[in-house]
Amino acid sequence: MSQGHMEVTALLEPCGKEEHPDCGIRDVLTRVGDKWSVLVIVELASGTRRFRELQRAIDGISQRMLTLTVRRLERDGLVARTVFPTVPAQVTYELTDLGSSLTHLVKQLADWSLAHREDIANSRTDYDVANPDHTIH
Amino acid sequence: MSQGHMEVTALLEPCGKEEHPDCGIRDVLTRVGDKWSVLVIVELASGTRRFRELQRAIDGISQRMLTLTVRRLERDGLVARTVFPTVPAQVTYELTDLGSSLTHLVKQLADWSLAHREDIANSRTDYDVANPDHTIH
DNA sequence: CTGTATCCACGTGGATACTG
DNA sequence: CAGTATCCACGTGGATACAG
Repeated sequence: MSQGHMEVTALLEPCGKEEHPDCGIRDVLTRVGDKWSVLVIVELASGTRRFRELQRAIDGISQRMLTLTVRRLERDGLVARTVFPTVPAQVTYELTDLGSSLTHLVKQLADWSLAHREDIANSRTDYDVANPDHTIH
Repeated sequence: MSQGHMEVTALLEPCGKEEHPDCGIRDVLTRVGDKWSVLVIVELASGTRRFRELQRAIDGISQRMLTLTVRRLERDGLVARTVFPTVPAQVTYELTDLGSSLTHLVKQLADWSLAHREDIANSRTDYDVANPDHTIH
């Protein structure tokens, strides 16, 4: 049993059952799935960035949400935060090795999203036409 | 421009700027990142399942959330829903080709989560020790 | 069995103002 | 520049009851 599908098939079992209410997958996926994390990760994949650089690069993100997002990524060990005690303060962010290894997968997901967003959009339109009064988002 | 990183680097640009408030990546990622979708997808990766089978396989999911989750996956074209008008009603769910193509990436993400959950847990512990009174989840 | 309908608690995320 | 502190609106998700 080297790589392949063994891990995943073996993965649902401990996930679903009562002794393992949370197997760790959801932690990662909710982090990746939150509103801004992926955009931060992809931006940092291009190199080290300062706080304001990140905010300028990621349109629409508020100061508060950028702070929260990078803090969570830092806590998970995906991003390294470096403070230079200058005046005014200067802080840089960069991906850790762990973060970089995730970046590769995130990029694949992003590429998939890009490749299939038309399919998804069409499917949604069809569904909405067939089910005029649904309440799903 | 065959594959590689071109798509991704070209992907942040239309995402961040005002003319493209949403480039479609977030749609997919929030779907993958929501609480139950991945567990449903991975379960369906093993084959067709009925509603109750899914609920039994995924411990802790409520009837309502299972309904919402499979409906959203159906609307996105990732899951096909088939109704047999028997009494009582019988409904089966299976991955579409689109869903299967995503499954592969989801499994990689799940494997990554499994492989690195110790690292992440340790990183969080370290962070929490270093920052005793933070409010981040 | 396969849902729908209601109600509700909670967390996420946005806007704004203020600070070192 | 790089945050922190409030306040608040909204959506998600859980519990429960009911229905086809």
